[in-house]
Amino acid sequence: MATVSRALSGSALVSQDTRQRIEAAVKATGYVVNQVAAGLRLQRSRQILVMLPDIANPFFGEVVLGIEEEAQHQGFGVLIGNTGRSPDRETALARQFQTGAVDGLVLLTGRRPAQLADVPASRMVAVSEHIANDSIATVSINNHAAALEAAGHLRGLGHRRIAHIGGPVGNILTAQRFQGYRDAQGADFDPRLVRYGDYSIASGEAAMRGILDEADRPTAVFCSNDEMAIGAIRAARAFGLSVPKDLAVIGFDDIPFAGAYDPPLTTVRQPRRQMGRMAARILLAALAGDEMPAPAALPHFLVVRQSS
Amino acid sequence: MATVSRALSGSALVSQDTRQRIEAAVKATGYVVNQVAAGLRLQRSRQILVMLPDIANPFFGEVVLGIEEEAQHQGFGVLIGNTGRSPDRETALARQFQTGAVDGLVLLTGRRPAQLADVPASRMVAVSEHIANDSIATVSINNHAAALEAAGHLRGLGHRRIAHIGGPVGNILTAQRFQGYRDAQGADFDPRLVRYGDYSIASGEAAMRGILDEADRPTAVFCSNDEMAIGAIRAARAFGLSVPKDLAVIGFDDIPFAGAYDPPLTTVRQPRRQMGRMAARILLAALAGDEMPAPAALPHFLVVRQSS
DNA sequence: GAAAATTCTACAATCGATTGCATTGATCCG
DNA sequence: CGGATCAATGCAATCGATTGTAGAATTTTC
Repeated sequence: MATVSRALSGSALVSQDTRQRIEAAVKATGYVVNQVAAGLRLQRSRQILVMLPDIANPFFGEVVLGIEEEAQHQGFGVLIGNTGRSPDRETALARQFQTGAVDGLVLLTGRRPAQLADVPASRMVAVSEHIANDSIATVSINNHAAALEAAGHLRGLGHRRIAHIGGPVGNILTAQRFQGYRDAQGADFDPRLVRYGDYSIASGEAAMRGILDEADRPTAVFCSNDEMAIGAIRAARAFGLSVPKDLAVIGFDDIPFAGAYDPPLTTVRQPRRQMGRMAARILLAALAGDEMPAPAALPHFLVVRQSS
Repeated sequence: MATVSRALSGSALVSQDTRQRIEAAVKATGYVVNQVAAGLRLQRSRQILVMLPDIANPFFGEVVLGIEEEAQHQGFGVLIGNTGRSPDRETALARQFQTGAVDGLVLLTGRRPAQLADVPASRMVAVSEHIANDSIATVSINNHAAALEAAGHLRGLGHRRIAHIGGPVGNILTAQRFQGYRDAQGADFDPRLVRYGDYSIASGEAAMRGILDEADRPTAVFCSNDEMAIGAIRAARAFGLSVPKDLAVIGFDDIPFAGAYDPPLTTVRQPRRQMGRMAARILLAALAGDEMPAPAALPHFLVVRQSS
């Protein structure tokens, strides 16, 4: 048993001859190492948990794709934990960690579950949303710069009254993107043109309706994600405005449907898949004990289509 | 140790007094059962693997949501295996099964991986696509009836020349939906109006272009999913046709964007989340040894919007 | 040719929970 | 009061792989 174990794990303490006999026997019998037993002995499971609000959202889906790709490559399994933004669910999922079922954690929720307060930050990595007051490594783009660029694109087209529909209030992403927009607007900034949604189409639609009710209508709107941008377009249409003639719209994320919408949506592309891969790479390196430098911001791209 | 184990698993062989003392101690120390150790002893991991082609696709995402919901409820973890339709990936994932990391398997890929040929069918369940020549339970809608209804809806609007864009050739879903369409068309069926795609927007667009090049153009098209329907609308527009005036379009699935598209897409809704929940319920029941009847087809709904 | 050094192989403890069976202690009955 | 009955608890084996270390086999050294 001992020699077989060593042979399979590539130890140097096995002779060539023995190693070959073992490999032949493994092939003949179809033996595979029982990961549960190995996990018990080694105190690790070779699985990571991805905690996210909503796996049906294509943004998260593609991040998971990247995570899974890299994890599978390194022989790790990926567990999905869907929180639906409910703390109870988070608690239930945190248990997976405490029971040893999981070695590491990828957080797409923007916060560390309370139950995991004493788990070292090196066993987690955050994606997209930085986690406040914590030393957890974050993989993301530079949201401030991206928002600055998005609003700047609209200004470059001559727009000055530019509205903004942000994500949930209090969220760090919301703040970063708002600040980029705010900085681009400078003296043209008008707080009456700012609304907040929850990243859904419906909330974007509602927010845009509110903005259009203002006395001095904007000529453009920068939305913090593509769904809300689509909602904004719908609201503008219902109001009798044409996009982009009467209202230019820019979104954020470049989800698969952004380019297929009518009109095709101008947006800021986040390298979602790459973000996932990078997150997995950092986490797995940290778990293996190889220290890895904190990640630099990943590049974003302004994708100009016909909604602006 | 033995008594604690029994107390925690709810055995009757523990007195009230002892049980309370144990519970107090558990609370005081924060002890949680190590699932890896329990898994080794019991030869099960309390985890299921969901094998799917593409987690970034919102259709699969929502099915996973349902699976995860039910699994979490029953204390099971959900592993994601993204195959990207590559057999190599399938093989790599099948290993998870053989190493004992996983108790059961949900297949959204439409086929059983070759490596898992000798695993009993009771440890798997298929969703959406029935698996040919296999006794694996399948959770799905009645695709033939749904397609019949979709094409019937177009016929009810007066259309007779109705095109069809199906999924990948050779796939069972493709065949079932084609047959429903075929049966609705009866004598009006024209094989020149049938094309196949790969469920992507681009493939729907290409297929529609091909159809529009035919001499005698159709007045309506039934697409085997919403993405291809959107592609078809794009192709029709590029061709100078207006939807639904010149061409009525109906999709399939009712993905979240279907209702937000312009025009809002008429489609057949699959109860994706419910399908996921049902699949998980059946699988977990089978794993627990409780026999459960083979599932009846889940209900679908024709959602009439403005593309038809 | 014997001792030392080197190379492999095998023993046995270990990870942490579960469970069949033996044991303890209490209760009951005649 | 002794033996039978029963509930509750504890002992110890078990799941399967890993690894420190002892020991066997082989080679090297003097």
